[in-house]
Amino acid sequence: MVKRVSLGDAACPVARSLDGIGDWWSLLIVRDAFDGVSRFGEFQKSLGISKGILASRLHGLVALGVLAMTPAADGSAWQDYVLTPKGEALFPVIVALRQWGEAFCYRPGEPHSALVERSGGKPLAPLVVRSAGGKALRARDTVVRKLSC
Amino acid sequence: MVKRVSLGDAACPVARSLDGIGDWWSLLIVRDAFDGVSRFGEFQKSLGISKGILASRLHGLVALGVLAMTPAADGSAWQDYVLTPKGEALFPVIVALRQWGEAFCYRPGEPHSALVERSGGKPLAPLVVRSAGGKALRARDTVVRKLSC
DNA sequence: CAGGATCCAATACGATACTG
DNA sequence: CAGTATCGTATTGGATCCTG
Repeated sequence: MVKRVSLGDAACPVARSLDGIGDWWSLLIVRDAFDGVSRFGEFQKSLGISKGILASRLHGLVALGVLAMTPAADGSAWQDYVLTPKGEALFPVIVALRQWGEAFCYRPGEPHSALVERSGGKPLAPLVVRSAGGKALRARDTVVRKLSC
Repeated sequence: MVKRVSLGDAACPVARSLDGIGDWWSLLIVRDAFDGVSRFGEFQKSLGISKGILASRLHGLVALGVLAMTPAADGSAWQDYVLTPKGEALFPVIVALRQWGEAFCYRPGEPHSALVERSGGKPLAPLVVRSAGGKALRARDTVVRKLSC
């Protein structure tokens, strides 16, 4: 689905990630999945997406290994879509997008949902990029090393 | 640019982020900007993108406040596109996507570029979502609290 | 080289209708 | 409800041409 220029064989991991989940809907579906959504209709209602596109994205994410289809927990004849370990590993991506949105995409005082600790309801700490030794790093403290192995 | 359903007024910060930078190219442009790319032609060569789309995306990112246009450093009549503080704040997003791509989008042993510490060249630590108190959190340890303020 | 304008193919997406 | 199929439209994105 979607081919553009095919970043799927790129040597840059950012490009390869985006090639799989960089479309308009996939990360929102994953966000909902983290939020406990698992049924076709729930995704559709939550996202306001058309059924055709939703089915296409859901199947794409399953093919990618981000979601898995399991027999519905309620015994109905259909599927639950649940995060695989590969999908769960997208948690920092979602949190990073959320924190950036909170910080830069709302006017001061404008209400928005917040991700908080389940026990206690306290907000999370801002994500920090760190060196192997644990030191906080700014972008300029890093470099891309081409084609490592 | 692009309207779909307009997530721009959504109450979820993830949706709002994606509404601005969730298209196929914007995050790759930002990645290149972190990598030091600032000229129109450099972006074009690096991304293999058509000029029309590149111009449209560049202007979109400028309008969003992620990039800024400055008089070219080499004295030519054109612009450099450089990250603003809002753009620099996307660093954790890029790093999260990169680490996910490294972990899940390459076969073992397949070469790819790597982001390393500038001084010393050591790889970064994996991003970890933490509570306000510094405790590492898994996705299931968190909940979305609707419409906080 | 930096960019805009135009043309065209592919498709993403929504709406609707249909099936079990 | 969970999808699939079809259709119409808007948009994406590449290629080409044009300008300073």
